Amino acid sequence: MTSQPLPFDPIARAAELWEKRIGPSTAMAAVTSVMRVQQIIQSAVDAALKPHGLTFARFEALVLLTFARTGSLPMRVMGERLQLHPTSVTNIVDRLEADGLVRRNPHPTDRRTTLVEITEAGHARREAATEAVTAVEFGLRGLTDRQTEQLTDLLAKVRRAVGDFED
Amino acid sequence: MTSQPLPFDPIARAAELWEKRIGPSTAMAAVTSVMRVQQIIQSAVDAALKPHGLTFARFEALVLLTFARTGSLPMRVMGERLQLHPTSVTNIVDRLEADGLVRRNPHPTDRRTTLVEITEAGHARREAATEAVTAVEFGLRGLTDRQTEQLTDLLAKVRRAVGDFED
DNA sequence: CGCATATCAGAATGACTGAGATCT
DNA sequence: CAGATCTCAGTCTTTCTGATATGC
Repeated sequence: MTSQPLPFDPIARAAELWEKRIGPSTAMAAVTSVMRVQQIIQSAVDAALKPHGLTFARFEALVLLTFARTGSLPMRVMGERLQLHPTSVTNIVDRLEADGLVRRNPHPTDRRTTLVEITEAGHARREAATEAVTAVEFGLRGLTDRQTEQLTDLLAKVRRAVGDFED
Repeated sequence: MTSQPLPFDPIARAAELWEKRIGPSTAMAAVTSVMRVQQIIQSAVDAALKPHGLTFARFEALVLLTFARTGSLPMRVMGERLQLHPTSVTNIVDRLEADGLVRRNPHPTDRRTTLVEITEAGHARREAATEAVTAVEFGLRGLTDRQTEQLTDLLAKVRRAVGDFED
């Protein structure tokens, strides 16, 4: 990652040129911005989680299980909530299980499905990791609380428009 | 990718639970939203570009070269502008070059640096690809132009705070 | 010599496809 | 038997870490 700060906003500059030579730049600028900020957040969060042996994806899985009433969920449900490919769920759970943070249990009635349960160690790890990402504000800086909420709201509109959920 | 629409906003629900059991959820909700929307955009844009043999990263590289006065830039500069690791630049340029969309030229005075120049085929491909991504609104839907600009502005605050550029 | 530029080899991640086992 | 759930093997991409060659 090259990380010299540029003396100008590269996205704003590209938008100007785009407008001048190609067409309306509104969508292009927003999309590029989302991509870039995702990149910033991803690396900030992953750096904060690395000492805890987690990636953001694995951290999200732990949080999801923490919120489940019984502390366990079917693999399929995890994939739905986290928007992950089934094989990716397998992969993530494999790694968490290897670290002793979750456990695979048989489903009591449907023997096709596997329940994933967070362990005591998983709870502890999740808590320590939470402190770490909170300490770096999840990599999200430069916004007031009000603006952060605005951001979430705007992005929710996109998610809804694209059929992520129906409210 | 599992893609049944959920009957509720999973991020909003997670935020509620987070608030109740862990702490302030503002940053967490925004970060998760950025991650998810990036994913949405990425796959929409990549799908639109696939018939043209481009990924978003390669498309961005072509656009950058289109905007360069002489139609060519040093590898290092491309890395700076696109925020890419030097080896990623090598990789992207390799692929574009294999497709005949760019050409590597020696720098006239500094023999360490390689200039990347967009070819005629590159220009044509960039134009066709631009139409494709424009047709799908870059995967960004559900926002008015005004809201799209708001989004760009909020994200610019983050990028500036994190030292992406100095204005 | 110290630094910059680009490339290469190797490792890790994550995601996808296709196939198969098991079960409803 | 059709469809659901999970896993496995293999492939592809991207990105990062050194290490290296070359030139300033």
